[in-house]
Amino acid sequence: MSDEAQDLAEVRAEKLRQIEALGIDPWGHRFDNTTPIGSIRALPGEAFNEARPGPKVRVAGRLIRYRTAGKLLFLEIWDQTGRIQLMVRVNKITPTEWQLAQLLDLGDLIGVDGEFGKTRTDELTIQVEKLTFLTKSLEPHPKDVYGMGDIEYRLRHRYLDLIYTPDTLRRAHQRVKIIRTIRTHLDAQGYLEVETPTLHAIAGGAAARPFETHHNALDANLFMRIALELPLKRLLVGGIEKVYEIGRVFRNEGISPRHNPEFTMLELYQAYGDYHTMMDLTEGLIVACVDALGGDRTIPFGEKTVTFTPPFQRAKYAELFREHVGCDMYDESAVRAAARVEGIEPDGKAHDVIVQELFEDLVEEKLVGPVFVYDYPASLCPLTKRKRDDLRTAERFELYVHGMELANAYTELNDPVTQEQTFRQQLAGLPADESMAKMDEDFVRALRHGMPPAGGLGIGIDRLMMLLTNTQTIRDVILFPLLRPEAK
RNA sequence: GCCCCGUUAGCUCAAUUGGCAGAGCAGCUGACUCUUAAUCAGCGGGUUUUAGGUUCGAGUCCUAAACGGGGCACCA
Repeated sequence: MSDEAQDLAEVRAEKLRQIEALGIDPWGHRFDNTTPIGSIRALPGEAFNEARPGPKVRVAGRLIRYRTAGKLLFLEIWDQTGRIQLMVRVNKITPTEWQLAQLLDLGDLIGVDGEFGKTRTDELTIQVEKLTFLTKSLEPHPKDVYGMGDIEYRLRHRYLDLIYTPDTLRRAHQRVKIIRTIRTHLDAQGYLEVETPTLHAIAGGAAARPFETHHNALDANLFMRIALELPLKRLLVGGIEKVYEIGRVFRNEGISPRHNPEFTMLELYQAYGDYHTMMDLTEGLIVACVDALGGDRTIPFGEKTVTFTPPFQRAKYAELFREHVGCDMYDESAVRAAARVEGIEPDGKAHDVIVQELFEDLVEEKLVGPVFVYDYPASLCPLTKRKRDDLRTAERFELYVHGMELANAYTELNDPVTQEQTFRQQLAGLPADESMAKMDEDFVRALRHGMPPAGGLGIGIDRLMMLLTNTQTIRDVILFPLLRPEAK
């Protein structure tokens, strides 16, 4: 902290001592029966009139503006439902309260009782009859609602960002709304919500580097989970036929506007379904979320718009590949040639890996969507059932919107012999820790006891949030995104 | 991990070609009983992120570090 900040803080500390000297506790106490500011503003406000007093109200909030006019003070306080002006007149309160009012700083929390009405200039106002001090703010707040320009400052002081940047609070509410909608939607269809461990002995279910940790008493190395998949599928074996979890997963990877090391996933599994079941479910789920936000089904995203009108477009991976890459994805020599044209070195890579790299480079960005891309190269999908008439192809789809993967789903592989083989199979060109094929003996054993044929779906909640709330960075849909620890 | 950009008062930002570090808001003192991004008079406030270097002279140029942003890589 600089000397200057200490000066401003010192002024506040001195005021705190003066408040104490008035016999007032600067840290406040229980203050019951307040009305949210938003509700007060909804009352009919009449001009102040001694003969016909307005309703008595009680509010608590944070002081965000302070204007003096001699023996008259105008304050504004804020709570999460809005802001309102207070008028403090010297002859309406006690001398001690008046002295207290002189000692207020922006950022302090106060409570008031008073009469609700309108000033001569038609501003909804509470004329203060009793002023209660609730909490001192010892640090200066940003100058006011027009500040908060520095991203790092906002992220490291999210509590201030919530107060002074309306969008931050709005997104927090929208996030809850979306997650609640998902729960309501799934619960209504008979899905059981469960919680599975975040500490795993084997970090499986996705291709990602895990965070490592250690349990002292067991002297065991453990991993933070990178996916929810494998525990949930064990529950399918256990007879929970419709199951889901909304939970945090952790991936030890780079940070970007679309990646935070911990993020929230929805995964769900339905016994006796398949990936087409999941497509219909995904559509309903996403439209329900769009509708829950209360707007139109055509929503803005940056410079673009997205229209979530079912049914969403459905396109085969192989056909999109042919259209945008210009060759048959099963034609090995043509694919290798196309790769070289794109600057992708095909040597030493498995055919399906090259195909996928071409798809990512040439096709994804063209997918405005929402579009279900389905039937993926099988070797990229070690947990997915192959098509019964085409073993090169896996019954999997991803939902794309503006090049972003919003959902990933497949018909679950329930054949333990094939599962064990794909776990053992090392995809050429991929180092071991980048493969999603991590041998999990216990999971194979579970499958050996019989997992029903099933469809499964995963949705990254944060990216869904970004898209539905027109937010360009994942940092602003997560209240506390990971930052490097502050330098001393 | 690599490349590019940024960091100046509590907050938001200026500072010409390398030539006295500034403004608004916030703060302090005072005036004002209907203000509202109040107004008026006055006053303080800086290790220009950090450490070196070049120079008569560095906010400005060079090197390195810290933190942040964007991109790449990683991430099906």
